[in-house]
Amino acid sequence: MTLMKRPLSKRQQTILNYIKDFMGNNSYPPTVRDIQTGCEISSTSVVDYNLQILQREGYLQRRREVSRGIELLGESAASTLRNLISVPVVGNIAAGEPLPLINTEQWNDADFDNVDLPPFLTKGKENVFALRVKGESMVDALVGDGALVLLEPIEQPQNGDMVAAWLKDREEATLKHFFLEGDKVKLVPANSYMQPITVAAANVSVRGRVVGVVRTM
Amino acid sequence: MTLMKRPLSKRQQTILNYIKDFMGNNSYPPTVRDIQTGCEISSTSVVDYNLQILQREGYLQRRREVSRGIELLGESAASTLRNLISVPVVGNIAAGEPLPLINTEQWNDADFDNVDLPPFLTKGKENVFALRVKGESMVDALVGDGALVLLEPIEQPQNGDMVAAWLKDREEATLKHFFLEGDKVKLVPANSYMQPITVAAANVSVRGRVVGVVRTM
DNA sequence: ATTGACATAGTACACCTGTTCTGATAATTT
DNA sequence: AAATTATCAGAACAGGTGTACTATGTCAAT
Repeated sequence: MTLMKRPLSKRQQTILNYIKDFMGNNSYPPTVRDIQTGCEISSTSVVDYNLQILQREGYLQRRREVSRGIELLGESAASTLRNLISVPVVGNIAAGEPLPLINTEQWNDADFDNVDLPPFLTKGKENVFALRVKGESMVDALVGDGALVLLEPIEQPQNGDMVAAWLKDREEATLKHFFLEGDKVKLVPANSYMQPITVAAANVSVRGRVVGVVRTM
Repeated sequence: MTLMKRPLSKRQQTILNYIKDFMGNNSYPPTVRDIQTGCEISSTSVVDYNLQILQREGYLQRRREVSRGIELLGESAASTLRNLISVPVVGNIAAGEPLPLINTEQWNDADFDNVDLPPFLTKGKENVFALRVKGESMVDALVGDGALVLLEPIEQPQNGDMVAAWLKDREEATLKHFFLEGDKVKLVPANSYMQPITVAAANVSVRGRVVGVVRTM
């Protein structure tokens, strides 16, 4: 159900475009007087007048008495602007390949490719990083080739957590549910058709807790 | 080359978080006095003082003499304002449960829960919707309980596409790779350990093409 | 005890900025 | 032509807003 919008006047178009452009460059909206000079309008009242119309027609929202209180709406909004968490893709994960060592203290986001994810995927955790799955060796964790595994750097998981771990003797990386049983660790695949394995605790190096998985086709 | 940043004081952390939060909610940065009241600071000069430090340490950039002239930098900015696509979660998918019928023409986002996703997950497709996986009946598609399947509404898939389909005679929903072979359709699980099935084309009602999967733990 | 760097408070100023008011002009309708 | 509506111009006001100044308190090193 699309509502019929009146066509905008030339001046209203100019103002709307100016606001979009300004916000693209400045990270904050323009003032009435920014728009005035930017669009070569003689009076602030004219700007105010047309902003009222743009608001009434649903192109933007104004906060009364607030400087720069302009919010673009709908398709005018360069789209919906929201918080995104930038997550570094620090390496790959595959059964045969060593897990990259992550130095949580001082990594530089600029050193890696980053993916921007909505906060609900990272659960608000700090220092979340991502590993890209190579090959089909992780299918027992319901994770296929090319997927991104989101990890929270943790070395002491709770029982039941899904973890990325390095099995020292087998020289093998794996994604499994973690259960500590005495001095042994039971690793249970997410896919219940597959068998758990039990190994010595000293043999397991947990690199992180899985907080999410994303995959594109 | 990571540059060593001095640790921020408690108050500087508070201010920085407040700015992030404010910009997440308001589409424009806060004023000095917004920060003052928001962080319960007694004087604007204290805010100014700490903003200078945050600028010197590279966390943000200030535009002199400009109201709300604050721009977050670095990883602070990474979590700031990008395009997000709002995707409606229109129902569930489970083997035994009917697939909800989607009327692409006129759905109202307000009628459903929505998840906001970065564009790389929706591949820029229009009208992407999501189904939440119930139970373990989709494990052959490498999708577990609780995951969200992102679908592009399509009734005529290409061979090889992963589709959500309804098998009319079995009254069963499924996620499989689609191959048209004459008047029959071969449906191949993503997990190559499982067996494909072949059914009459007339018996398959394709509801959408899978463009992505997201899962949180 | 003294110093000096760091942090906070309170106050004040000059300019910024949204808003309003009055009036004029152009476009459209009656 | 007259009336009505839409748009613009100029000016002014009140409160918002960045910034500067001085004074005070804290804390570690000397």
